[in-house]
Amino acid sequence: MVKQYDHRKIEKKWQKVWEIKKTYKVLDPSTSSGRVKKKKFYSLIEFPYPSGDGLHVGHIRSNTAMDIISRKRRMEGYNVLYPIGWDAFGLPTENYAIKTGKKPSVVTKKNTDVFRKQLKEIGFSFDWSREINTTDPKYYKWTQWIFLQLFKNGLAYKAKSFINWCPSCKIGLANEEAVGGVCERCGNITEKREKEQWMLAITKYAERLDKDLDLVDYPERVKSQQRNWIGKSEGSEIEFKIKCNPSQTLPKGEGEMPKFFTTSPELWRALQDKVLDMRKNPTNGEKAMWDLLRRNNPSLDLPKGEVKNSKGFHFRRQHIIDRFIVDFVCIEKKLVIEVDGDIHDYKKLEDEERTGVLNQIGFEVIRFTNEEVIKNPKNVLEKIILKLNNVSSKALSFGEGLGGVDMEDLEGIKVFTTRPDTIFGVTYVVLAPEHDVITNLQLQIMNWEEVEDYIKKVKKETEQERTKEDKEKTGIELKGIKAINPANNEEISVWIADYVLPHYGTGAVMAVPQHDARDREFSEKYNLPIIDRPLVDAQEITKKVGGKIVTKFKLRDWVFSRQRYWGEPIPIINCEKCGFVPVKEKDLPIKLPEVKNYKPTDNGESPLASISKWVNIKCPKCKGLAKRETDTMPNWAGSSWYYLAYTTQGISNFQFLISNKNIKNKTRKNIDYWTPVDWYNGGMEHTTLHLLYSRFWHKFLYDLKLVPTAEPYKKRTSHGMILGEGGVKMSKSIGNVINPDSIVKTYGADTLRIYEMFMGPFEESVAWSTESIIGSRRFIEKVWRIGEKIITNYELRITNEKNKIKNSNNSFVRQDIAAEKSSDSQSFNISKILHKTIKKVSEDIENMRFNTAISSMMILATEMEKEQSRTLDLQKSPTLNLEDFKKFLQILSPFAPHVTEELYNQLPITNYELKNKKENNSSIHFSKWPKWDENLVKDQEIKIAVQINGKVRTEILIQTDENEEKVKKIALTNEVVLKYIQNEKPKRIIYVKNRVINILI
RNA sequence: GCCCGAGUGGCGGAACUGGUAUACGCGCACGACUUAAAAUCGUGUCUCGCAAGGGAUGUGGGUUCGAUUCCCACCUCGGGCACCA
Repeated sequence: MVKQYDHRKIEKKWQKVWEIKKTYKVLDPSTSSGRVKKKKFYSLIEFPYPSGDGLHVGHIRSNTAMDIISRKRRMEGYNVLYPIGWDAFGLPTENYAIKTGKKPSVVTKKNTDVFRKQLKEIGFSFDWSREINTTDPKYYKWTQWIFLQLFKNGLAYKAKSFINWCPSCKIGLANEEAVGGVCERCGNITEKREKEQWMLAITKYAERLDKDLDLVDYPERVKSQQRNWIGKSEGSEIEFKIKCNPSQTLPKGEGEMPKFFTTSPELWRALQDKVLDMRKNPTNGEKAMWDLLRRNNPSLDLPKGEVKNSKGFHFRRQHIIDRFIVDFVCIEKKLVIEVDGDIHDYKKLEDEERTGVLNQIGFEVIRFTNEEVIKNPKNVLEKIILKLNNVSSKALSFGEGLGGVDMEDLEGIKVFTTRPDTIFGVTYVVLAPEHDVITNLQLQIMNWEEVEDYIKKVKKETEQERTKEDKEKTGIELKGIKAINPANNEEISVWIADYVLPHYGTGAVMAVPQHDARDREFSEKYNLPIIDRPLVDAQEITKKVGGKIVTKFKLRDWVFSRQRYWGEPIPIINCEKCGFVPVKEKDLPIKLPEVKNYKPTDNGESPLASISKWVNIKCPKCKGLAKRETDTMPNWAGSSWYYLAYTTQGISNFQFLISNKNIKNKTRKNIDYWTPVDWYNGGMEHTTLHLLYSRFWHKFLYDLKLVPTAEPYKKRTSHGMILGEGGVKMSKSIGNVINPDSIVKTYGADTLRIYEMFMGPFEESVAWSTESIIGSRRFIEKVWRIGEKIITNYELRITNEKNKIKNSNNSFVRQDIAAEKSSDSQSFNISKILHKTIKKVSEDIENMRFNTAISSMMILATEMEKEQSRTLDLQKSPTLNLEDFKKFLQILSPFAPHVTEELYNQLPITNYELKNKKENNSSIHFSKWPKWDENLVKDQEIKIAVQINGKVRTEILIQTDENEEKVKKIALTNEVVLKYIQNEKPKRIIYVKNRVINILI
């Protein structure tokens, strides 16, 4: 009787052997043993985050796929690196630490131990000697080192940026924790909080990240997603000059020119900052006066009859006149109001001089003290109104006598457009509310209060609210400001609106409602003109209006700070004197200090900030008091270079990046040998972030001449997700998570591997079905039965023969096998199927069509067993020969490494070959990948379909590549065909070689 | 809204470059072996029809001798981007 297939015994046995023999350890190209002339192959999977939930069946799917490819490559003679490690910094561990107080490092150790054990039980051919862990200080030393290089090259900087803030948990959240603007932990709505954050200038690499996609073999959808994310667009930057429109600033009928250009452009620019500052910080008196002037518009507040001018007066505060900044001014009436504090008492002379100058150029000045304004506002107001009504002097005309500002000297509004050809259809210009120009034009904007309120309102909104779907566009016109269309010198209005984003392009848009849906929507809402003008040539017009062709990107710089504990500390020291000082390289790694509480502080700082012993440090430059940076890196950091760490791990703990001096050292040899990764499989969810980030870091390292290629990954493929039964997502809350351990226990790792590869197309999502696993198990059992029968049959025959001939020496065995190998027409059919299968499996693996590869091997196994059962008589020579079966095992071995290894080692033919070839590795996984024989793949005779009028009616047997006339003859003499065509003559006959013949009647 | 991908039996899915639709597996039914069960093996399994034959690849058109495959319109599902000028 044949032995039962015992997956537990077999899998345990071989896993142990592989581990002891270090079967999958790669050859180090920098050592003598590595200097074999083997081509390298570097296959990579995304290293897992060791969560407390253990290995997911989804991990197994992608790991198995790359394991199959790696094993095939080894059999094809490559030196294969298939490494594994842990992307172990991450939020779940940290949140667990916050909850339980357990050390993240301890939790991580526990989790990785579980993962490691689970992975080993599935029989992946990882080189475990190269295992890495991003939380290992030996590892993150180099993550920090790369950060320092980025800093030193101006690619890391600190800037104000918005973080997601949960007001209920009082902590900052990562974007992925605040999806949809909702806190992942408590469900509350998050706010945006402005905070200084470390940023990486990935945008400086935007062009190359886009362009170099041409160099790599990624699926089209991955490339287009990356391109979409980078968002390159070419267009024109065109300046619209600003002009102030007098007609809107003056009361109707007076028709006077504007009076607010009361200084020279040079002085205006020089004093502008001071003006803004003063407005922000008014004295009490100034504030009271401003309230008085604004809320109590003199013309409206007093009883009727006492005010002659019913139109009211427009006051400005902190206005520049000549070289002075006056507190308040009504330009129409040339009345200056000054509010003095005590400080001015000893400055009387100065003030008198100032009043003198103002008087000279036609302004009247009245003064009040702070006290007066605050205590007796009514009195003050009455005085002002009296003055206003009595002042008779006419205001100055445009710039008269003052070296007035020609607005052409002012900076215009630069817009970015991809459609300069529509420029004649521009009816207004829109700025983002955050645009700089607005504050610079504050003095010229007539409705500043309204504008300011609007800007505040917009800034309050979160990004989510602002860009929410179906949000109605809002905006406000900047009154008193006009823009000039450089194409036709038309005067158009200037608006600010929330639909214009500050961080894209120039933050300003020329609106063409005729051609752009958004502009149209906005125009309709605010009754702005929509005009249809002919298009013009884009290149030409850009030149004509003095614009330039520019390239813009959607990509934004990478926010690299987290106010968290469980990440790499950012190796920067903040010194009051010297600014940001990098930690000295010899002081790396900056280890994560022990901390009592892992929770971020109430004001949103990382828990590291509370360890004053750790934070306070001497400045490496000036030796003065300084503080460490307490932000940590995001978990994308460690994964941005891990594929490089694998190439040198176990060789010199990644000393590779240290400097060019070591260019010839061992580690450089390894990097140069292994880089780039030949084949990287991962999930679509990492297409835009991880993949882009690591490409960015790699390019940076390439620029430092530390890696040999511009791109890290030659080829990228992606796997589909495994869904729960019924096609829903697997999740703990639904309770449909499959534990791989129990599957391995019940069915075996080989079965699980085959099942996961067979369940559906690799790149598509598939639903798990525990019920269906049995099919894969049956297939393996079938292979086992065939193998056992072959082996026992062979042993029995030898025993029989021995007894007969009493000849027990080896020469017999050799003859016997030779006879079987050269074999025998009987198994010709099997050989044909075998070689077709070898071809199909070889090709399918390359295309990741594992499901069809397995289905073809299932067919082969069924045929082999059938053939075998035909000749059960042990006296006869078996028709299924050992050589064919061995080849079958070989092509199956990447899929089911344990059972094939076991059978292979039991095959008598294997032992024989090993003795002759003196190979020292008896593993099937280092045997030679079988080649298919084209002659056997090609059929001599084939069946083709015969169609009458396009419908299949019968089939005929023809010789392969038979000439057309002969095929027609065969078809036309076929019984069924004759029945259909009767005596008619076919109108037309179409023959497709070796496929089909279609007879039209 | 825009860009990708997909829609085939009870279920997961095959089908090369336009050439016999439903391979392979699960499930189900019947049969063989067995005292019996399990396992295994065999047969059947899109649909209507006794049959001859007809109809089916999301829906409706089109191109073609011939369409799951190509084109047009629409519906549904999945993924990505999203006021990006």
